[in-house]
Amino acid sequence: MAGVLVIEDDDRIRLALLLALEDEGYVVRGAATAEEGLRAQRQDPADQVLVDLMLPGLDGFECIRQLRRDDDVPIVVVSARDDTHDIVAALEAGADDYVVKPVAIKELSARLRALRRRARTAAAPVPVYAFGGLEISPEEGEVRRDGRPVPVTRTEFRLLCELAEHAGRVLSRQQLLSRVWGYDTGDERLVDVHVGRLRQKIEADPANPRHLVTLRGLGYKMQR
Amino acid sequence: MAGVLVIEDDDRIRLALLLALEDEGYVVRGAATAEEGLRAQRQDPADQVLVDLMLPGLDGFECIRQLRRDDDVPIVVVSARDDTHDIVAALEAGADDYVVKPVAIKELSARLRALRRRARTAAAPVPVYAFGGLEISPEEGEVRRDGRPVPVTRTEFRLLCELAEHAGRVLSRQQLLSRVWGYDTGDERLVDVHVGRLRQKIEADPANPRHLVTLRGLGYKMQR
DNA sequence: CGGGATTTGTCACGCAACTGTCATCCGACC
DNA sequence: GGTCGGATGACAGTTGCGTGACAAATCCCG
Repeated sequence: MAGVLVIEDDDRIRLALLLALEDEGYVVRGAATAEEGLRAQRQDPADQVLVDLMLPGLDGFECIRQLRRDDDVPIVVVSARDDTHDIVAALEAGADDYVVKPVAIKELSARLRALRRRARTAAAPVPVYAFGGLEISPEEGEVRRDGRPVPVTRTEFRLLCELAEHAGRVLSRQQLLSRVWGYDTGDERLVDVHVGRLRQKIEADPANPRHLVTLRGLGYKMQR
Repeated sequence: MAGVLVIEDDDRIRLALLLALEDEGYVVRGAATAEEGLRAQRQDPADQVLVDLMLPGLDGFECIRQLRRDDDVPIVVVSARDDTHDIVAALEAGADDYVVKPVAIKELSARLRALRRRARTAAAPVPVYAFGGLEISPEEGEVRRDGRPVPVTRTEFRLLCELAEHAGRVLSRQQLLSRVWGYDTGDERLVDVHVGRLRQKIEADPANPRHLVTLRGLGYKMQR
């Protein structure tokens, strides 16, 4: 199948979107819940996915994360909520774009086209960050030390990915709070605690970290 | 160059965007006209471009087309006009995203990040100041002598960065106090002490400094 | 739906490292 | 040789970081 999967619980809106997109020349399919959408995508992947944030059961954010876990499919959020925090959270979760309802179908269509163009040109191998015996694979959602999987929690993983993505650069506690947690403000000790926990898991000698190092007064960084 | 190029004619808005993005950890550069932006991008390409639609001379749409012709760089339109027709036209012209002013910087930053993830933009190289065997890398938070990391404290590091940034120029103790410490007034001896400590760490012969030199009665400067 | 396990965020404390001040010494310049 | 600006060593106060304990939130499983 080639086309668009629309995950939206409101029957009227879903139908309207499906019809309008069909009119624009897309092959379409709908799902009323995140679970249904995920199942559909697994069985017979669409080229692009539209997802609402407020879904019954599994919510939109989690839906995005799970879609992303299996797949690099372009995801556009279509939400009624026009709130920076939601937008940031959705994009962080893995969405590619976020539009606010009601949306002009021409705009939606143009955004889908732009995204498809971008996704096509960028078909690339799965990136795996490696630091000595430490491997971090954002796509797989896995961390390995000397080839052995290390169990890390979601927050730890996001933190690790953020650091790995900017390997060699200092990231301040503020930057980490903002990028990993989405906090504008908050207790910086929180970062310390998670870094500490991460070190217990990924460092040979957690008291003398070789990869996840502290720069006193500046922040943390991943060392190659 | 690595980072974000902002093409926007309104000085106030451009400056605000640049500062905010810098705050988010981006390396930034601005251009006031499409022509200037295109030239900048050709000479020294940024990883991502922000462009306003209403520009004097060459307009935003044409600017996007020309950027696209040379390059696959991710382009985000930041416009005051919230009009489906403009949005569609901009995306058709080759833009990847379109946000309406005023925009929350957090949202913009998240969109840039999402786009970068999608475009798999090459990781930005790390800028480094070099003075003979002495390297100072603000991004990495590291100082190296002959390739070996030298442990410096935060204050020392800031001081060194300030001097390195204005290499070859004298900086008075007052200027340093103000830029490094944020003091309007204070004991100038403080600077001496930190310079001394720094010399112990980065100079081969601290008593006869070659890079961090004193200009009696004037201040200090970094010597190439 | 319920209860146990896991994860997450907060807090307070202790240690180590850093900062700024001061007094003294030194060397350049007139 | 005198004077002035700069260097330096010592020290006490402060700051920043790591950590263990704990409570709240969330997940997971039947």
